[in-house]
Amino acid sequence: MLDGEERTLVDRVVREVFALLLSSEIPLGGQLNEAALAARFKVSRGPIREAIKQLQGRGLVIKEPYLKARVVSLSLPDMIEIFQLREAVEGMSVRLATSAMSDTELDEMLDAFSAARQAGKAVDLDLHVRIAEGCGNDRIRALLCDELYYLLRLYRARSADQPGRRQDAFTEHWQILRAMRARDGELAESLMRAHIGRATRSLETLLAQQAATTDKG
Amino acid sequence: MLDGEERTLVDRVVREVFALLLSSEIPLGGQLNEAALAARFKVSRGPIREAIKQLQGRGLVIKEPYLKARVVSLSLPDMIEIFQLREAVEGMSVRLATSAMSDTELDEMLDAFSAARQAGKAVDLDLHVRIAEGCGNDRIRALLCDELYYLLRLYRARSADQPGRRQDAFTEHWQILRAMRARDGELAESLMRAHIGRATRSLETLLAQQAATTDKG
DNA sequence: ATTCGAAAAAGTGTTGACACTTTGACGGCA
DNA sequence: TGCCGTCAAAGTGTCAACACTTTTTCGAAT
Repeated sequence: MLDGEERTLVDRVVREVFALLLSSEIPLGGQLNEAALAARFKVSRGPIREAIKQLQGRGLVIKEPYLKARVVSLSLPDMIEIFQLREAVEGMSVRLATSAMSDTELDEMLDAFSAARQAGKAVDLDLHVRIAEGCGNDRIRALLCDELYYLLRLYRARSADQPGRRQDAFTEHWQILRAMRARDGELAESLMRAHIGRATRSLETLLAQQAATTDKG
Repeated sequence: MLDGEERTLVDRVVREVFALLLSSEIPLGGQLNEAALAARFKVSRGPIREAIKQLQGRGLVIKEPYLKARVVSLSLPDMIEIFQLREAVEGMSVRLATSAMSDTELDEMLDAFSAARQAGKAVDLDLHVRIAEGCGNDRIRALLCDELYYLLRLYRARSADQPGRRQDAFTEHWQILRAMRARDGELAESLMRAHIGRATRSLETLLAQQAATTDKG
């Protein structure tokens, strides 16, 4: 995510297009016009095309031959699919991390978590990222950090988060960290799955409400 | 995978390059030279580059700026990572499929499985594909069918499969199908995880042996 | 007024040439 | 002989022009 890492135009374009999505300048479900993006970023269409392919690989963009690329819609059903996948993968991620991370790393994570809790800062995604980075399985890390968390950030940028969940989430995260520190991978996995499962059910409730409202209106 | 679906050169190149990998014409860990591939397939470098980006997205190719793209090595540690991910994702896949698939679909799958068993045909990957396609979660389906199973096919094309596992695998698959038919998603998930977990441990044993041999030699 | 079809406009797919980076070979120097 | 800087060769990154597909526009026939 650091600018210094960008050795090529494609990388820059990927970051800038993602910023456009985050800022809602290109809406969810909106279209990506290669020529327009090329003009905007002062590059030719080649890098734009490769950047779109890359975003397509990350699941942020959907595209068919000769048709304009569309930004993923991130509808409630989409998010439920993503959360079901997260439940499975993050469960494994935390199980592996429980074995793979050193005492020092775990303590650092606990400290950072406590500090953030004091400061009242949201720490959710940071924590999940750290666990994924510590799980020792690079495919799982890439899937979570390079794909799913991008989608999550995009979703959160659009939808106000539930108010009541914040305190619960702190407790649930704390329990997960405790299980990791106790080197109980089984427990850590089931706590993580429950944690994400609760969020999934919250989305499903929202979907049911939305469906009911739409039916009436 | 059908030729008729290929409306663009990039799609054709992706298929042909993957065939080169399957046939060992390009070895695992080997390099992909854009110009050479362009000459071979009689296209310019543009489509080649996009195809490589796509293969990169599927995890078959690793690339850094200005360095040649390398085919993934699929070493034993790589495969273990892939199997750990599969264990988590396919567990969820079969759990969801157990709810989502109709009686008719399940029966068809059982019939096809029995027929293959009679004919003594290997059915492993087919079955996993069907389950993924029936799970109703398109992100999970894409992850399994468009990414992980490609890697698996590539791996199997190189390494002779274990002789004793075949009969065991039939039994394990049969149990999974029975659990699905009984609409017991929990059971189906844990059976699938055990099924893949066994394969993972078999890889880990192989790795340990390999390490021991290397140390001596 | 409506519908159908042809032609123009817009947009994506592909190409070959040029620019930049990396790599390896060559020669000078200690 | 061994090390370092320089330069040529190979390869990737980028660009602008051209080809093909899709969409829209517009007019004619019913």
